[in-house]
Amino acid sequence: MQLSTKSEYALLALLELAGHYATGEPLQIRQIAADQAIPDRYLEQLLATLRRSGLVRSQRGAKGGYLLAREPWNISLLEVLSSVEGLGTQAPLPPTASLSSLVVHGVWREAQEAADTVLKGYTLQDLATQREAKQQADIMYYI
Amino acid sequence: MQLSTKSEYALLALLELAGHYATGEPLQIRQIAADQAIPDRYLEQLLATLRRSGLVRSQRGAKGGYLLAREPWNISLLEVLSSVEGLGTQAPLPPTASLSSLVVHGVWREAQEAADTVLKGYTLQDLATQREAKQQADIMYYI
DNA sequence: ACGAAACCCCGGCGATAAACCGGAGTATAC
DNA sequence: GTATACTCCGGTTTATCGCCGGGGTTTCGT
Repeated sequence: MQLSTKSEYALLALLELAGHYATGEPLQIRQIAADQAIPDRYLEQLLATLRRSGLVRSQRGAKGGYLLAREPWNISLLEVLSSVEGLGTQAPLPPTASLSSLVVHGVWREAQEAADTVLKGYTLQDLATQREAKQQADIMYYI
Repeated sequence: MQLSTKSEYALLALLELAGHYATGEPLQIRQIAADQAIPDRYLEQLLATLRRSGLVRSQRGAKGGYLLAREPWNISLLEVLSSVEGLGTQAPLPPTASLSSLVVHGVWREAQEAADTVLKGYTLQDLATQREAKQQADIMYYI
């Protein structure tokens, strides 16, 4: 149960877009990739997934790039991870499942929902704010 | 973020052992595998892992098999999953990580801990009790 | 109109892990 | 002392992750 680099990349990219949201200008894949040290051809795939999920919009052609589809405070981390990890396929677990299986899955579901609740409580805006706060702290203690 | 069959098998096997705990007699791999519909050669590996983690004891030779190493109410689900998924390797994330990365990992950690808290709160005994309750309910509504 | 800039789609590749199977040992009960 | 059952080691298959390259298409700027 580890944060996949896939998810991390997606979050970092969206965080970058969130920081740029006020300008209304699109950000290019290359730029995001360079800033966050993400392989650009891989990031392209991730952004395509996020676009299909309706989290970002793309603008084609010269001067194009990517934009958040909604305000940063209206995009929860749960949405991002669900999109990129493909949680659309919630296996409905067959009715042939044993009693034990049902109990085990029930508990797992509960744990999952606890994690989801935390992730649902954070938005991209929150992350951007946290990052800024951390940076201030770093400057304070700078030697 | 799905329950791996690996983890499910481990939990099912231990649940079976928990149900048999009162007798003090060991259960054989074959029997557990048959009861819970688990490939026996695969279950063998999982039980070996659980033994190395100190969750079960094995008794070799004829009339041998596996036993819980502790009482069912003293084994939390978190312990089981940690053992089988190998969470000993918590990547300490390099100090070269960007500010954004740190923030992202922090939130992820928080979500993870929420899930862990739930799993820590359940013991094998609890699952066995739940299963029994479900069975009673099934009998009630039996047509 | 044209060309450069950017996204878009598709397929493949290497590495890793999951899930599983087989064989040859080795300890223990009877 | 032999059958029983665990134990160790390794191999196979399948799938996913992380990543890259080749071509195509849309759009802006001039």
